[in-house]
Amino acid sequence: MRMKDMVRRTGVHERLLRYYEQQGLLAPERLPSGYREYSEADVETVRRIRCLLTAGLSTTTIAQVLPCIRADGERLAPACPSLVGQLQGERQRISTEIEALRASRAMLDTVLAAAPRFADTVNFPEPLDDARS
DNA sequence: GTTCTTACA
DNA sequence: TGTAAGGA
Repeated sequence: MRMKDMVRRTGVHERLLRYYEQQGLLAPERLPSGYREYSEADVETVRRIRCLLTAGLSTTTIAQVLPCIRADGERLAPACPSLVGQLQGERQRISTEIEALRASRAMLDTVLAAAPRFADTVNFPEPLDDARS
């Protein structure tokens, strides 16, 4: 499929798809015209990329990981032991972040429980059109 | 009409 | 990131 369909399938902007490719995360075929030709596997790859980026992994790390799970997506290819250590580190970092998020949620829960129905009694100003970031 | 690269602010 | 130029 070409760029337009790939954007539709993944929900990822055209420019970002090119960026992923630039970072070595994607390698779509090229038509004689120079147009990119994406495969179904590429759609899945983008899904993984988004997942890992959200989790805070760098594009360089992801570029190392992707080729190792490209086969069935279930396990690490008989590749690099250095990668295992790296990924265990990432996993640990994610666990720490999860705990921080839990604490944040708990804090908000506490505050919200102590201030019921505030939104019903307080008039918040309408956001200005040019005040959005 | 679609997509390509490059590039500037 | 938004946008534009200039090709294919």
